[in-house]
Amino acid sequence: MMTAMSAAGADDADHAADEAARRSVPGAGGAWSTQLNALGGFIRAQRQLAQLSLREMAALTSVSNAYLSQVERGLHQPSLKVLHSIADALQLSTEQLLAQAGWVGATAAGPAAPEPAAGGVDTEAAIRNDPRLTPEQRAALLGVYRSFVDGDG
Amino acid sequence: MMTAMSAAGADDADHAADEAARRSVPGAGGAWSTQLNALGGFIRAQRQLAQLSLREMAALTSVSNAYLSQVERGLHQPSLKVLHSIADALQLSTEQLLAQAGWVGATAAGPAAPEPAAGGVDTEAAIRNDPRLTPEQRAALLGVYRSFVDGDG
DNA sequence: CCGCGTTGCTTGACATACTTATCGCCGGTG
DNA sequence: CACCGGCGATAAGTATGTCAAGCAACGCGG
Repeated sequence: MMTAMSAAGADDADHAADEAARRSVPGAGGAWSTQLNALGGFIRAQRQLAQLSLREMAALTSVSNAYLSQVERGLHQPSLKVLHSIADALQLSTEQLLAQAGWVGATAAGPAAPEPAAGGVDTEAAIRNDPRLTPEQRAALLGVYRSFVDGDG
Repeated sequence: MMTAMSAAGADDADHAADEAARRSVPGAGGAWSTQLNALGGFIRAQRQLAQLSLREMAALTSVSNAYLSQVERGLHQPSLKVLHSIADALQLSTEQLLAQAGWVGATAAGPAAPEPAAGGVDTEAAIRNDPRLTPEQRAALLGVYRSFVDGDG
């Protein structure tokens, strides 16, 4: 039930828009989760744009209509699961939702010192010889790998 | 409970690798233990890369070391708040973490086609062929490795 | 007027994210 | 040796996300 099939009722969206306008969020004055309100508003707008009711979207996302309602009004911060389901149901990319929420757009880093070399046979050896890994990265990756094989035997 | 061998060394890393994962999600099941392991492994690798202890990172992220430990071992799914804090502390972009967790990149609307990373196939092949790794571990390790060579250039 | 079906929203119970306190282990110092 | 301080991992407790059920308002047909 993740795949969007749309074509729900094709009633009239004017109603939905109207209702939303009337109920609009109290917003003004509350300086606390602006981001949540933005996210919720965005989701609500997109949902109405897709002409979905809360219950329809609930069915599509496997999330209860009740919780969707709360999320749309900025009363709760949805988890990644839910966020992803919503994005899927609305045929948006998760990144769009996250950007709306203001949660993406941070730093980036990455020093590199690649060097030409040739491969190996064992995984450990391959990691050690990998030219694209910095010494630190090698150590880290090796640590993860060894943690795996250590538990395995 | 499980094979408790502890791990204390400052520059030694081991542990993880657990297949006992029971997730009772009502409505729809999930196969995300793999993604959680990948995310956790990635975070741990990055933390070790930055030469941070769990407690140091806890101070940096305002998240308890205990919870960080569990996240790194794939026992819990961190919320956006926490994820963002971690990304910030490790000087990564939140997108990288999300991509690592597999939560972005496969939407119904977009063309889901991540590059197959043409080029140094040596290490990747070695990981894929390693008989000592379980499929889940393979996926996690591959994720970490690719995050290194891909996001860092 | 009535019921019937729809909409969005609120409440109370449960599962999960997260914290504070503690454990076992190791390295250094007296 | 005992003691201290750091490390990662665990146990029990608190906060928060999430669900199932029920409510008030609107529109439609009798």
